[in-house]
Amino acid sequence: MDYLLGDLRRTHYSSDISPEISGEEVLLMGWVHEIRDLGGIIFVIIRDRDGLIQVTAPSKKVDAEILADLRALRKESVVAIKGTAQEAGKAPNGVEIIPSKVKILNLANQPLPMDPTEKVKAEIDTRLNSRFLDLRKANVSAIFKIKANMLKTVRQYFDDNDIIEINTPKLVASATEGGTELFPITYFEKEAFLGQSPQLYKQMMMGAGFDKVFEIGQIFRAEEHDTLRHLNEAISIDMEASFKDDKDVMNILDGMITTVLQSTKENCAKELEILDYDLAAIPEGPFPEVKYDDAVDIVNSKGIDMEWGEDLSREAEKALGDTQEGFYFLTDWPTAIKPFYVVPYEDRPEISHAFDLMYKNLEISSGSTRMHDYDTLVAQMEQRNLNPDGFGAYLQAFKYGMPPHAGWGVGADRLAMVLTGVENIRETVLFPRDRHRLTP
RNA sequence: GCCUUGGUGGUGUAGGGGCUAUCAUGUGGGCCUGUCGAGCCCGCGACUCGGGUUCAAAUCCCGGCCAAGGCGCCA
Repeated sequence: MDYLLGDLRRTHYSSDISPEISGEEVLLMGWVHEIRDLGGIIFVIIRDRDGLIQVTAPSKKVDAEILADLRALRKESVVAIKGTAQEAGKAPNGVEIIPSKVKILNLANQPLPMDPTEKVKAEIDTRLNSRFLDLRKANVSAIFKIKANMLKTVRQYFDDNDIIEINTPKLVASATEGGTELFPITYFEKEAFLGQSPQLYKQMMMGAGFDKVFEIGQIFRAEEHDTLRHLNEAISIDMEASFKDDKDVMNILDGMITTVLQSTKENCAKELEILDYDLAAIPEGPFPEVKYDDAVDIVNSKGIDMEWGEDLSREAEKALGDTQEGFYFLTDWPTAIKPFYVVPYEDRPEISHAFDLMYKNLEISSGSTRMHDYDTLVAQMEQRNLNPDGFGAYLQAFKYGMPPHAGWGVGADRLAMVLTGVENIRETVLFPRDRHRLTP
């Protein structure tokens, strides 16, 4: 076995091969997608990151040795094929490669654990067990090309708006933020946890005078949920800005989502077509606002019981989502069901300057104006039975000059669901972590 | 965690007390010079585990494990 490539280097991706380069010598590297041996002529379809290209070997034009090499191939083996591009009306895309050299770089075992050509569908569990093979499919890799473009666009948008990227720790000491369950871990002689959110760190960065920051990173939630829209490890796009309120950061979020929608349509037309998904049907911003008070009325008018002060049940989310075209803000939430750091309305303290961004019935983001006054913040913690002693390092930042600020966090994997039209969040994560799956 | 449904070749399925367990795809071999879900011929390959009922269980019953969908949980 020869482990080295030697002089072999790819000259073209499949997408670079067109009738215009007819006559040129090319070197392809990729996977054997299909082999169709008709006896006197062999067709081998090679797949790379960009797509498919046909290698055609007619027995009259190609050496017997090459024909033998091609017959030795197995599906999904990795090969390097040198040859000449040739315009051919009968070939897919009007062009094919006449091979002059075939080198097997790695032979795939048979049978395969699933079929990457999708002649036979596989269930999500089978697919995730062999995710590396599943990801070879164009309609799966398209999701991650769209997601990559999404993250690139988000970073560009933040940069254009003078928002600084930060990185905060995911190994944390505090289990006292309340709300979600945390994953405990051993940290030398201490107990520690995996971070559920960069929230407290983002706010400390406001105290540090960074004005506008964002972070894209993993968050961990130890909830035993088992749905199409929850994972125990997810990517959060978090933003926090000083000298701004909820309405200001809603505008930033609205702008970000709209920019991402536009960018996806512009840069990922091929992927959207592979997914057969019409992103143009989703309205861009500015997104409408629905006040919580009104949402309760809407839900009740659909015949679903909901008391003022409750969070929306799944049924309520669906009923409300059915009344909306696409994205919308749900605003003015009851203070009691929002975190300790939100700012209540002065004239009506039972509701607060907190919002969610919804896409139909799916929560994409939540945010708020944050309480920056130390004494009030501590009082709000105590109202929720949280012990301020557990928040020492965080609270310190509020004692020595914390500016008014606001921010939000977006579930990146959920946003990717909207951009790709998939209904299971596992589809938007390379190697998802859910209640039952910790591998691969 | 709860509810519902399910677990049959590598993959996806049909069958639902008794014949050699169906079909597709795959895979191994053969034929074939324009395939593009190639075609044709031959072969290969399976009843989730444990217990029970029965002359007889893939099939019915009980339990476990696993999965899919729904709900709950989710500052």
